[in-house]
Amino acid sequence: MRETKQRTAILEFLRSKRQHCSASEVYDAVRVKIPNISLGTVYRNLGNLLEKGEIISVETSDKCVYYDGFTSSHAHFVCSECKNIFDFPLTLDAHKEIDDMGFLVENERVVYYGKCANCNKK
Amino acid sequence: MRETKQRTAILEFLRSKRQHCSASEVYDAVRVKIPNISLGTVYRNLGNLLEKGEIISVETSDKCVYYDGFTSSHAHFVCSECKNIFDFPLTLDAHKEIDDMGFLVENERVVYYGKCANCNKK
DNA sequence: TCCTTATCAGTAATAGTTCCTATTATTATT
DNA sequence: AATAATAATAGGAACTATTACTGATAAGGA
Repeated sequence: MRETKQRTAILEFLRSKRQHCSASEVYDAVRVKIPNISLGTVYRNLGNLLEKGEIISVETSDKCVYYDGFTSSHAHFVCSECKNIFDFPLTLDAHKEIDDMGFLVENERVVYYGKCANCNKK
Repeated sequence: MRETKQRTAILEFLRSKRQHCSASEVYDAVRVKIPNISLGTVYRNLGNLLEKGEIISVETSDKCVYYDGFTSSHAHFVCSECKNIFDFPLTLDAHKEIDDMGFLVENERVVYYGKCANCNKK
């Protein structure tokens, strides 16, 4: 994989941002630096970075994928009202049961859907 | 909500099937009974049934939504070797921490990636 | 039976994502 | 530094899951 300014910019942006971003948000942000970057390039590189494990992704109910530059594993909470995504630490022994059965968990994806504290109050 | 043979057939199919199905799989299956059912009708009724809580949905990484007539939620384990998908019960108090913060968890999706007991032995 | 209107079939439109191709830029080699 | 080989790019067309629209149909109450 060659190093290109496009991919570097995408990764840098995702790492600098503390929120999860959709592909088009990444596109808009990176376009400030590289005005003629293509949306296809954004998608291709998000795919590459995902495969290399440099970023992670979350699927929400609004049918578009969100990307996250923070790879240390954590659970996601997607609010159905305000559409914000919150991070939570993973409960450490969540898959103890599975381990005990001889399964090897290499990666885990935990997403909660519901209403965040703010929206739930209303 | 009126009772229609279309919605009944969709729900019956999802309950009879032990796997998660995409909208078009539901469409194909129900078309055996009701040849001229429309795909739009399938989507509309899947939406209705979801809203009523009669079925649940899971978003996977392959960008289409899967529907399940078994509403009790469970975790999935995807084996990277044999590609089988295993069901596990969810740890009950997994999101206690989140509840305590005033968040309302309406749905959760837990997917583990790794090697199943069989493939791990080798 | 008749009326109201939710639901339907069929189809067009939408939107996120992927694919295609000529061009550009990176990396290794001379 | 110049060259060659080719991975990655820009731009746009194509693809596909889903939603929206419209006139026709049928469920269910009066």
